[in-house]
Amino acid sequence: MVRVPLTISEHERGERLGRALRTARAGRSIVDVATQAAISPETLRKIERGRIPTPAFFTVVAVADVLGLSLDDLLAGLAADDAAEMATLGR
Amino acid sequence: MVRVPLTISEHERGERLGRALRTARAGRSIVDVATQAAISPETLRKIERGRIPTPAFFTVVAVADVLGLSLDDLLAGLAADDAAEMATLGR
DNA sequence: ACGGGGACCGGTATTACTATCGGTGTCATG
DNA sequence: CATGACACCGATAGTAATACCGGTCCCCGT
Repeated sequence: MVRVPLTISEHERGERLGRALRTARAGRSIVDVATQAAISPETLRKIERGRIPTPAFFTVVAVADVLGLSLDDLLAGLAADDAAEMATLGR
Repeated sequence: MVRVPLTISEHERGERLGRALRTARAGRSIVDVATQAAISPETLRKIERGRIPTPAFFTVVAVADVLGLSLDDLLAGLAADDAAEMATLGR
């Protein structure tokens, strides 16, 4: 196998990313945000739903920019969620 | 065409990203950094050389993390380079 | 009841990313 | 001169991302 399939934890990481973006989108529609980010609404929807676990770098950058998100903050939030899940499961 | 090929400007953007990462790598070897980032050395080399213009989000995140780079700063630098190139070419 | 906006899904098509392999070149050091 | 570290490249193979299509569902306003 040349390119290894994505692992389960990578899928979960993608889901956390998607949830964070969806939360930040708040009231706006997918079509609205996707159009501003110059990507397809389908792609944004799939990212938010975790069906694209490892989107392209500049795709995430464009969406975060439209939503006014700091990438560093976004990642810090993901790590925090990760730790919280670990703690919950480990208890 | 269902998935549009990458444009020239997207390639150039990838090259700027690669140059920034290579500069930040400074003295360390590709193998060293790639191993720490849990990616293939070939992949890191291709990213730095701009032969992978739109790498996966978490791939860039992992490399930036190993190099101690802030993603926000990294992107700000890319935008600045972009503006500088525009100004140079436009003169 | 009808229509529209918003979200979701599966299928399909095309391109891109990622990893491995074998080979080349350079440079420093023994 | 040999050896090793470092970087680069092309080819190959396999998986993933992206976009477009048609269809479905729910909810709200008229």
